[in-house]
Amino acid sequence: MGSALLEICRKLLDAYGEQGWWPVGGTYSPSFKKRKRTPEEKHEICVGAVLAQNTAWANVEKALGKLREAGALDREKMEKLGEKELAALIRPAGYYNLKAKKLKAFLKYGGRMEREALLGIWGLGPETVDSILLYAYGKPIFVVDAYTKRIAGRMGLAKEKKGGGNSEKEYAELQMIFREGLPEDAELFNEFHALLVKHAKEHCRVNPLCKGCPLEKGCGKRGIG
DNA sequence: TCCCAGGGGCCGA
DNA sequence: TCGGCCCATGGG
Repeated sequence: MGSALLEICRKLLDAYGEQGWWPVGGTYSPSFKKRKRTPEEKHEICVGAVLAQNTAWANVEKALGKLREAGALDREKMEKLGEKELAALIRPAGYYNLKAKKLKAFLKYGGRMEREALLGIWGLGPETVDSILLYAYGKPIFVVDAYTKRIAGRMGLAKEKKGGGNSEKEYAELQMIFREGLPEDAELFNEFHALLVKHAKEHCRVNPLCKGCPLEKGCGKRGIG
């Protein structure tokens, strides 16, 4: 087989087109994944990855907008802000007190952008770290999120677990499935993950909309029309 | 009104 | 190790 995963990726690409992740400055651009990010872009992606924790992206955009207005999307300016001020700016993203603390912890970190080290920062879990490594630094690491888990479960790629089950083990298992089933290619990982997010929003929702689903064939889930 | 969103830390069993 | 709770705003 030409990799079942590649086949899924191709179907999603045919259905939805290139996603142009990661959105920077509020815009999506297909060329983004092909070039190096500027330091400013990297910082914005790191901040966005933290703000996006269990939060709708539209709310993250609002918070990023407020940071931008305040000139606080600049790393040094953000470092000078007090935690309370930072929290006030990111309020639309929800969990703002927690996230302000997490951003402060990240800003304090002066080490290298390596997975194990980043995981040691308080407030950064596997998904946030992997998003940073893939989308900001272009490293070939597959990002596993709630959508990936849902789709993989329904497609029979992995066991579907209920609950918010956020165990490191489950994350690693799922990540391994993608790593072993795909060529190690950051551009591919970028696009595939973004397509999974798109697909989860369009069709593979909590209450699935299976009518017109590009992955209907081969999916074990039977949802509503 | 209720559900859900591009998680992660913490705590008790 | 796991299950469950907490954090919070905003759109559908």
